[in-house]
Amino acid sequence: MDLGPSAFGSSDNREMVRVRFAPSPTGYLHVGGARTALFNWLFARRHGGTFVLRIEDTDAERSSWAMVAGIVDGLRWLGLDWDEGPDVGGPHAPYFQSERLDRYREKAHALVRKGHAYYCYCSPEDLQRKRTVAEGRGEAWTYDRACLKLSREDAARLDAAGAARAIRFNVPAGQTRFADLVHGPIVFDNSNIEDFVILRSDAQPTYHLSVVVDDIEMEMTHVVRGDDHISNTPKHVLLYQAFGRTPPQFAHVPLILGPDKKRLSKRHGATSVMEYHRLGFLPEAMVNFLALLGWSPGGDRELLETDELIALFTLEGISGGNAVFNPEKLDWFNQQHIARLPAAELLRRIEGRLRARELWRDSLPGGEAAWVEKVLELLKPRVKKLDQLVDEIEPFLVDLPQFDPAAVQKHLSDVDVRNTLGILADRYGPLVPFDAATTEHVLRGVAQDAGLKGAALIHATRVAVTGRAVSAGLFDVLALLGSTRVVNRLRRARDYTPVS
RNA sequence: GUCCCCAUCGUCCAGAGGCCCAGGACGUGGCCCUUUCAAGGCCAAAACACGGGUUCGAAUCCCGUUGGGGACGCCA
Repeated sequence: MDLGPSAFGSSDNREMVRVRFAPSPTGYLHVGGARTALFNWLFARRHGGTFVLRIEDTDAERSSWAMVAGIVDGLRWLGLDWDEGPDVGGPHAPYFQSERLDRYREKAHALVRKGHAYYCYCSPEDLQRKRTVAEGRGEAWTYDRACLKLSREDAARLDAAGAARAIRFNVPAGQTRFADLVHGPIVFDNSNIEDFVILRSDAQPTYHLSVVVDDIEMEMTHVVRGDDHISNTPKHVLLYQAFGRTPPQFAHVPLILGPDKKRLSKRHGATSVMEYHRLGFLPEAMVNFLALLGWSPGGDRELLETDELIALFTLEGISGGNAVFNPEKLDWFNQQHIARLPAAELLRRIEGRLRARELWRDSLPGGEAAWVEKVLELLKPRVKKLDQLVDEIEPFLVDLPQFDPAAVQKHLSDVDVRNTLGILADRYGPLVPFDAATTEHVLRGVAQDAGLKGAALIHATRVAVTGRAVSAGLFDVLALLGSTRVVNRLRRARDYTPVS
């Protein structure tokens, strides 16, 4: 593939790329997280780099193994494989923060020793009280540094009394700046950053400490994460500086919003990636859709396979504004990807659904899989979701399809029509070849002889043969069904007495 | 309230000073095809938030206003 000049552009340096997706397992993989993971993965793959999965489960209360499994399932379904992380391991194992606690404590104390952090004896209750008071005045509360001013003696006394102490980072005066790959340079005045806690009084690290320690140890070159972390980033940059390290490159990707422009949540419908699996979406459609939600290769191309996305991906192509999740467009991508999938592959994708509806036979009617594939070929441009494909294929896989009452009422209630179906069956019996053109020719002839409009007999035949008022082109359906089944079904319809 | 981010059709994007009285896609409307429903084809309506600059020239650069979003936890 010709990658064009961008393949040699600024972001294509020879230096190795290491990125990570670091979810906290407090919920399943939602579309926002999935897109963040996707951007990281695409970036790693584009540059032949390493994609790390790290589980940020320092909040034991809210984390669970079931959630880890859910996230892993979601990533696997999307095809986002990781080079280091749970299951696969790697040189920086373990990849669960709950198993790395000692490192964070050690680093926190090291910062205290170097004067970049200090012990804080303030109780959460006191702080909360002060915060509430400030809020009552409509002011923002930032930590008043009470414990920074503590005398050595007072601190010793508190320690002797066994007072609980947290560790706070000592934010220096000045400004903190970083270059964001999607937003450009961002500057924060340090006066707006409070002395944040890095190690809780129960010796648990906070997010700020653990991400930075891990990103350093795991040698991350780029941190691609949600926009909501922009305001945390100066704290992280300060920590890198305190640790004497150069921060990685940051890229903050905009959020995904619901139709009401609020951050996407359960209120807006399905947000779990696996829910989309259940609903009949193809992972490649989901990937295509998510990739283009807030990112563009620049130009008019939209329908892209995953390998094309990899070839085209750049962090600079991510747009700065939030994006509204558009379910109709997801449907369209899915329909397009379904239509492009080879029938044999499509059959594999719906096997589970067919089994669930007891439509799967190891020996399929008509003999072999090749026949089912022909049916799928006919049906696939008609559906948006895999479930619909299963619906459409049902009449082909059962002995006799069930009649849809409304369809019968509409097209089979006339006794003359039903009798004509019998005549048609007689004509179809010995018909050779039984293909679309000849079946159509015969049917129109029979309709004319019976004084019926072609359409009327076509509709009746459709209901007789599929049980429904809607299907793919009737004569294609007839040809695929074959004369034996068609004749049987026509005769059943001829003899059918509608309940009135 | 403070800080930060963002601002092109209803939605997602293209556009990196003249190629733009703004292009593509989804959705919407119409037409064609047609045995139904889709798919497909063609056509249409639909946007540079506002105000100031800078410039020969601004959707593109700067400032402000307004609007939207995010963050202000011993959550992540």
